[in-house]
Amino acid sequence: MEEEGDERERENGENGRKKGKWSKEEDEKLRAYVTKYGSWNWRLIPKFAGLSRCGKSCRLRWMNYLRPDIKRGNFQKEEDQTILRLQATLGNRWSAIATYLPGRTDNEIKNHWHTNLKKLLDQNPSNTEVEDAAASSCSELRIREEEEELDETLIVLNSEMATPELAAKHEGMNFGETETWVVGLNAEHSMEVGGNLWTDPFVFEDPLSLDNNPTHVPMDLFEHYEMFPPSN
DNA sequence: AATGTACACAACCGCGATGCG
DNA sequence: TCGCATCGCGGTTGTGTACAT
Repeated sequence: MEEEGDERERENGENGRKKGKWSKEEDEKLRAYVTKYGSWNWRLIPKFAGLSRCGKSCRLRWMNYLRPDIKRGNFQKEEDQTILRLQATLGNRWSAIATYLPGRTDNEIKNHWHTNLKKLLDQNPSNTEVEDAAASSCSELRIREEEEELDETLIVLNSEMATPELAAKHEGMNFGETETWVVGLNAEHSMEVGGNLWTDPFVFEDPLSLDNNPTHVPMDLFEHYEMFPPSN
């Protein structure tokens, strides 16, 4: 397992692999390499990028600091509210929470939670606003989570999943037209989505918007449930 | 000015999930 | 099917900085 890989990395660490703070030079090397060639193999990237770091460290540095789309600066009140609500609903699934906060990393959110929000909640455990919001978002989140458990071919929630490769993987399945891929969205919703299905992010519905309205859940979703019930 | 404390953030570590030969 | 390599996640620790005493 990875234990062995990690162990090797640790041994290598004793063998000259650098640990600790990243220097500007290291950042630039990693940024330049990943920007140019992508993150095709984190284990080999430090070697090709000329870094004396383990792949894990490089990945972490890129994901949490160097990525160009990372938003820096203080958390806005709306972001705090979102985190509080999602944490109440999802628990400590920081990566899942991060998907609702573009530009924020799971590590950043986790740190913010532990240093600020958790205390806030501890001081005011009967935070009705948080509880109410969590309760109202719970049902829609459940729908989203259950949908995600369904066959991936039917649930296209983001651009990473919506790839031609995925399509090819399931081409033998008789789903027919493209719109079937998007959670049974009908033509109307497909029009709303618009853009390039394979490259543009697909925003389902924001289940946690402040003016949260359960009626925003596309009714097609329920049609989809009848056709493809969760296989539990 | 020196020291202690709290806070914020970066980085590490271990483990489970996943992909692949 | 199995075993290995790699990835991704969450918990935890380390470190620098700001502020209080």
